[in-house]
Amino acid sequence: MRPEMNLRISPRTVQQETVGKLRLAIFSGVFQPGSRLVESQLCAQLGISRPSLREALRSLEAERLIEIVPNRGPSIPALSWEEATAIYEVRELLEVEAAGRCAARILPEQVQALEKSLVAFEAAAASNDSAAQVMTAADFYSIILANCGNAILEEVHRGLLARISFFRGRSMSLKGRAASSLAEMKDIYEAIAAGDVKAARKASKRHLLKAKAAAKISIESVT
Amino acid sequence: MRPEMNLRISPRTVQQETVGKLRLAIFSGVFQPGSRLVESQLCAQLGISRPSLREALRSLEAERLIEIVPNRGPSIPALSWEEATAIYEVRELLEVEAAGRCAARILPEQVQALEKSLVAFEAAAASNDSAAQVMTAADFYSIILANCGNAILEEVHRGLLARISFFRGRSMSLKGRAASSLAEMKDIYEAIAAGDVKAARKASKRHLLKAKAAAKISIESVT
DNA sequence: GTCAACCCGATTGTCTGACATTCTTTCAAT
DNA sequence: ATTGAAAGAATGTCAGACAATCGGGTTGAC
Repeated sequence: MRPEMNLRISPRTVQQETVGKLRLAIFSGVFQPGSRLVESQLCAQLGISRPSLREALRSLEAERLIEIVPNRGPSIPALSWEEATAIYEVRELLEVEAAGRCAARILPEQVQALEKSLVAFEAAAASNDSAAQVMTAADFYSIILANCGNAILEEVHRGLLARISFFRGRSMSLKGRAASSLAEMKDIYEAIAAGDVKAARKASKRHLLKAKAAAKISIESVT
Repeated sequence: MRPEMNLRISPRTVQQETVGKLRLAIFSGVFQPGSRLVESQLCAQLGISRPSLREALRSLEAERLIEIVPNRGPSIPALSWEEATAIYEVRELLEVEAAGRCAARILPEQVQALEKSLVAFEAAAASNDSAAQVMTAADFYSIILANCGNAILEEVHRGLLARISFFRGRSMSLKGRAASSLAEMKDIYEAIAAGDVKAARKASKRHLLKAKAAAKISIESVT
């Protein structure tokens, strides 16, 4: 009777594992926008069967991370500037609201968590690791959303997160954007820590406007 | 030169068909909250294979209409009043914004479409067909969201629609709620048709507050 | 040479069947 | 009654198969 230290709290299924891997791959730009994902290839690469892969693809489809057209299969959707604008507008709705709610109900230990993530972003911003910048920035907002007191708001935002991160990655590569972003996020943090709802909303809105402008520049420079 | 009447209706796949059927079944309360969905049974009832069913279930899981716990399978989540509140709050954010935007940019033919859907809801409200009421009410808001000029706003709302419809079904069964709802929706319609942004936002907000109150009553009466 | 029809390979949609793993429930032993 | 173990049910995953469909290239007609 060997004491198998098998404390798997949540048994990661192949499906979950696959969704995670593909999400990360899409997020880090392994697949070009518009490119098609061939099932048999993915199966081979991931070492899984088609049914399992297809289940994972359905999950990703629902997240809008891929598109599945009947008889043509899954592909990476191309993001237009128009769509980016729409996303930033919805982000504004959601994040401004979340920041305000968060400021109204924040607890000390959550403030600490926020500060910690801000420090992490600061470190990332100092480096040139844009992936780390994107991740830490996402963390910062995730904490806010997680503490806004509305699980649906958080859920909806998470549904947008992949695409948000995509744009964030682009705009962070602009010179000076990370530093500027850091300052804006500090404003948000301070307003929340102070419990100032109005200031939190305002800071959040200002941050988004600037992020949007940065994203526009970075996108247009590519096209 | 004969205009090929081949209006490429997108080929309904078994998966899509199944998602639609199950979604409808969940709305109309065929499954009790908390009850488990046994794959083999569903396969037999729907006349499809397990892989197809499982794909459909993954889609529904992403819509949060069902929950899938590893090794325990899919089940209908029990809806809490807390969650319902959260959904109504997010609905308010989204729909108020959409109604305002819609009022600012509506075109005559879209006004006509809105009116048509309002008439349809009126007919449904007069009858006692609560499924029809839910469907037509969803149509009404779908038109608004589709014409708000922000595809992401529409997408996010659609992601919530399943659960919205669920609550709508509950509250519509309250005596007088359908009629009251009709009056509120008429207000929204008129404000949009008049291009009055402020009035549209206000009417939309009022409608949601009342719907929320009705939902609360209908949920509490069950618990 | 251009354009259209046609055919073929590639890919997807779907099914059947199978098997190991993991619950659940029943039943027996203490 | 509590516990534990065995039986049964349901899920997670795979392999393989086949028809329907799509995309691209070749052929044929003008």
